[in-house]
Formats: sequence, C-alpha cells, structure tokens
Amino acid sequence: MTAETTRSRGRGRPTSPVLSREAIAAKAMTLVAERGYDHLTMAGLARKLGVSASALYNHVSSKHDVLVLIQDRLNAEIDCSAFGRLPWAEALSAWARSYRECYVEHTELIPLIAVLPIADAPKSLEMYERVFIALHSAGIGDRDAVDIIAGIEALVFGAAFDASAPADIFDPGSLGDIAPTFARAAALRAADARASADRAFEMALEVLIDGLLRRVETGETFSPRHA
Amino acid sequence: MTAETTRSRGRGRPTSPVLSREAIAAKAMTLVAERGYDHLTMAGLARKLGVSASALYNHVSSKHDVLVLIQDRLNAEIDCSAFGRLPWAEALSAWARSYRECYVEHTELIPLIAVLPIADAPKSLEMYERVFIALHSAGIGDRDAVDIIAGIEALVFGAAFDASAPADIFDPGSLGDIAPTFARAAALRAADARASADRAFEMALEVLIDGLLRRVETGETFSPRHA
DNA sequence: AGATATAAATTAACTATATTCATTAACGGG
DNA sequence: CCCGTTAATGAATATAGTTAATTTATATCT
Repeated sequence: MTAETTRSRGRGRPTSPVLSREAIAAKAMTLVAERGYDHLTMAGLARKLGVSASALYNHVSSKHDVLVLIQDRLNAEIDCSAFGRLPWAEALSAWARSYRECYVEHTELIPLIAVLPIADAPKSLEMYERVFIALHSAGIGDRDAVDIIAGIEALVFGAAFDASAPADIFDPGSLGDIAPTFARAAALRAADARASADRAFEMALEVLIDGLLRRVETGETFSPRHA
Repeated sequence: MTAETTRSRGRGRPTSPVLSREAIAAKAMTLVAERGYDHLTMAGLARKLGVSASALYNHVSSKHDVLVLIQDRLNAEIDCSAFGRLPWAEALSAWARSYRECYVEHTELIPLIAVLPIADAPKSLEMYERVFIALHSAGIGDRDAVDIIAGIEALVFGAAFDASAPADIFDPGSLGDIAPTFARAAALRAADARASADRAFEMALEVLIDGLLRRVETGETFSPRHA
C-alpha cells in the first residue's frame, strides 16, 4: 500500500501532497537523464509525477523555475573537495574538470546560467566562495581572483558544448575541397570525438592553470595587454 | 516606382519575388539586431518582409535553417586577416578576440553551433582552414592544432556568455552571508560588468596563448597529464 | 498563340507547449 | 461546525512553428 494508493484520485485536496519543489526537481532530473531536455515538458513532467500539468504551478512559477531547480541540484554535484586537500592550482584544475563533467550532459542549462543572478542559486554561491577563498589565500588579489574564476568557467562551459557535439561535427561533407588540410585533421578527430574533446579541454586547462601558477609565483602582472 | 509597388498584392505569384534565402537572412539579422532573439519569430520575420509566415517555407526549411543562415553570415564577419600579417600566436589572439566580439550579441546561436555539422557552414570551414594552416606552418601537429582550435573556441564561446550577462549577475542579493568574501569582490565587478568580462577573457586568452607559444618554442609536449 | 508546368505567394488549419482560470475537495484551527 | 487554506482538477488561452490546399503570374514548350 503505497502513498499513491491512499491518495485521493478525484478532484480536490489529496490525502497527502504528492508535489513539492524537491519532488519536482528530482523527477525533472531523472526525466532529463532518461529522455533528454527535449522531453522535459510541463505536461510530461506532470505525467511522470502522476498529476496534471497545472498542479505544478502551485509549487513552481514557470518552466524556467524548474530549470533553475535543476541547475542548483547540478551545482551541488560539482566536486569542490580538492580545495582543502591540494595546492590551489591543482585544486582549481580538479574543480574545473568536475564542473565540466556535470555540464556536459546539461548544456541546455548553460545559456540559462549566463543570465541567472546568483542570488537565486545558493549552491553556486557557496561554491564560488570556496574557490575564491582558495585563490585569496594564495595571495591573488580580489579582481584577479574573480577574473580567474570567470576565465575558467568560460573554458568549462565552452568545452562542455564541445564535448556534447556529435561525432561528425567536423565532417566537411560535400565541402571537403574548401578545406582540404583541415579536413584531414578533422577526420582524425571524428574517430573518437568525445576523447578528442576531452583532450582539447585538458590541454587548454593545463596550459591556462600552468600559466596562472607561473604568474603568481613570479609575481608577474595579470593585467592583459589589450585592455 | 519601387519593385514593391509593381508587385502583385493578391494571391498567386508576384511580378518579382520578394523573398530569397539572402533576403531572409539579411532581414533576420537586422531584426535580431533591433529586437533580439526573443522577437525573432517566423511570423514577425515574415511581417518585416511584407509576406505571410508560410511564404518563408518556400525558401527555408525551418526556423533552425534561418538560424543557420544567420550563423553563416556572422562567421563571415570574424576577422581572420591577421593570419597572413602577424606571427601565428598574435594572429590567433586577434582571431579569438574578433570571434568573441561577433558572438557576444548572438549567444543564442552558440548551442546551435555545438551540434551543427560544419558541412552546412562553408564560411566556418573556410575560417578553420585558414587557422589550421597557420598552426600547421608553425610546426604544430595535426592533432594538436585541432585541439588548440577547439580549446580557444571553447574559451571564446564561454566568454561570450559571460560578456552577455546582466551587470547584477554576481549580486548575492539576500544570500550575502553565504559568501561574504566573494560578495565583496563581486560588488567590484558589478560596477562595470562588461569591462570585467572583457578583462577576464583577455587575461585567460593571453595566458593560454602565451603558454602555447612557450610549448611550441621549447618543443614541450602538449599531451595533458590527465588523459 | 495557346496549353501547361512551375514558382511563389495566399489563407486556414494543425500541433505542441506553456500558462491561466474557475472550480473542487480534504484538512485543520477557531 | 464552519471556514479559510492548500493543492489538486479540467478547460481555456496564447504563442509559435509548421503543413496543406489553393491561387496565379511567369516561363517554357509545342
């Protein structure tokens, strides 16, 4: 005898509420994991939850709201544990890798985050604080620390898109003669697109963090030439 | 007496066609420039062109198709001219900056590009060929060259999102006590969000390209530790 | 020249999706 | 015991993208 069987099925207030923001967020995440963002509709989500679509609006204000819930849960999965354990540069690298892992399957959320005030995302805020303090402790100034976080985040988001691309993305198709040299190299990549995307990210991340470390150690300036 | 006045206004074939893929793409770009992607609807676009929405489908197969047209035009605006003029590292940097400039106002296209086979985008292909040859001439291997392009593109796309974010994006709002240290630095950034985003991008780009240059010059390996 | 095929527009209809509205029924405190 | 709150329901609305059937000027063929 589950909670569902005891629940009233007709109109009116059920014996015990089926819905909550938590329940909606959880089911939305499994739905996305199973069928992807294309199938995340208010109607479909409600069906999975055994209620009607309009019932969702008693708990969330919009679909956008549901996406924000998902995003917050996702951010909680980013592994920040390296920041007590390892030197800042290595911790930063581990954090970035975990960050990207989380978003590779959720690139649809990235445009959302870009315009989402942090005020709505406590988990993100917590994460930023942790990263920021680590950089601060390494003697990096406030401005530079924020820039470093923003720069790495940019790489992470962009790389997440790259990794989510289909294998044939670089296949020139019928236009092969426009770019003969590139086409040859692109074919190499297509053999295992995901591994190539991973390698490109790791390479860029390593070069970037290496450069940051060097600049901090030598006391070189961070301010870019082209400002 | 314009072409429009001579054109038949009733049903049936007009005296001279109003529409073409070029005309649609051009008007779509101005519409986006004027009112943003939210207002880019097939109906709205058709209205601007003085035709009905369904008429568009004689020339484009879908809205997605329209977005691809926009993307191709946009890519044509990326400045690749530095690749004959400057050393490869500097040219790469100039290219990346121009690339980002183009996409800051068009972040909606980025998720599209991520899954768009290059076969549909001749301008992109042309661009890649040019960049690739420059890296190749610098003695960089095929695999590494593709990785470098992918890595810089990732940074460019991510940074475009960052730059398009609203100024108050880092305002912790009521959650200020969750991240007191970070909040202070975020306030600095909010004063001029766009300039800060620019600075973060320039910094990351410089560090990245600097590191690439160093590795090429010293013959160091590119293969990342975490592969 | 006249018949015919094609191109390119029209209006109307169809679909999917998010969202709102009026309504209903159980629960619980005064 | 009533009554307000909560949390569901189904129906209705709005917006978009897309398709279908239709129309007719123009070009082409005989």
